[in-house]
Amino acid sequence: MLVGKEDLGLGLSLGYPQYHHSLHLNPKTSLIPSPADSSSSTPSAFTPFQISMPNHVFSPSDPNSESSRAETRSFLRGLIDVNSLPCSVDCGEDAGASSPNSAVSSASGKRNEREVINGDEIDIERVCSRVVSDEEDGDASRKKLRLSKDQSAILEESFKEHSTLNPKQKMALANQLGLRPRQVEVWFQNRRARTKLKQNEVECEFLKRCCENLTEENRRLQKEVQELRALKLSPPLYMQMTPPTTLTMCPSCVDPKSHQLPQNSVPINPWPLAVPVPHAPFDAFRPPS
DNA sequence: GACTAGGCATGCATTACCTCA
DNA sequence: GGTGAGGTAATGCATGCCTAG
Repeated sequence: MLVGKEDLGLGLSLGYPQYHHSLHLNPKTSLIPSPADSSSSTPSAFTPFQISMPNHVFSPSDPNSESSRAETRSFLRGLIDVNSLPCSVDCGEDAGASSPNSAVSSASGKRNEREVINGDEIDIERVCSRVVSDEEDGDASRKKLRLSKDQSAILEESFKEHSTLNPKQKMALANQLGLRPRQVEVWFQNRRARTKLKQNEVECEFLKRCCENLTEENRRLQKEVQELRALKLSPPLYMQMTPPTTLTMCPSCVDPKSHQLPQNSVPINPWPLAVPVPHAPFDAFRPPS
């Protein structure tokens, strides 16, 4: 009954390469396909697992009594899977084909009105969901149900194929998992939200690293500017010295006959005319990579 | 063709429940 | 046993798209 961490749906996007294979920081990038995309996924490509539906029937003696609620609660907890449809009603594709989500996708007023209009399949859905909600008829408390390991795994598999479901897929999946379509829908919604959250975390981490790198780069450049300014304000020692214009030779080296400098001797200026400046001056200060 | 209302799917924020440390 | 944190199913609302009138 307990669901391990590994199957809680947060293997998440990290487990799905298609969702994080590239980290483009494009705000328009979305993991969530558009409704058009989801509708384009054909049910034929959807190959859900086949799971035998539990066939539990539970009818509390007095749905409104407190003892009955406790009875219901214990019954539900006693089930192998409390989320399995306790009724044997066929909630198959046909049941929701004409109005896939009218009864199950929302509890809003409009759609509830439609439930009444639509007749049979709506009643089926109501019957299915009432077993769970019997205990909460009196108070508005909602029962939180835990999906079984198998259910989570199958939903994950399905999510890998497509992160959104069209009505048929939803119904089929719900039918095979023994869940209400609304539950499947909610699971996918929450799953998409978790994926997005995880993706945001990854992107946030990436941006954080970018920011750190830029900060470091900025610090380095500022330091470089300071060094260059210091260099400009205090020229090197050799710039302050007067370079010798003639070479003073020792008397012994001077040809006493000619009293001339050697033919090819030139006045020696030990200071080059210009200090070679690299094309990219800042490169000289860059630390070796 | 433009407009409007209804239906539907989806996203998002939030709540409520459950489990575990 | 009580409690807070974290995970997650469920809810409510807003929005956009589509269709019929």
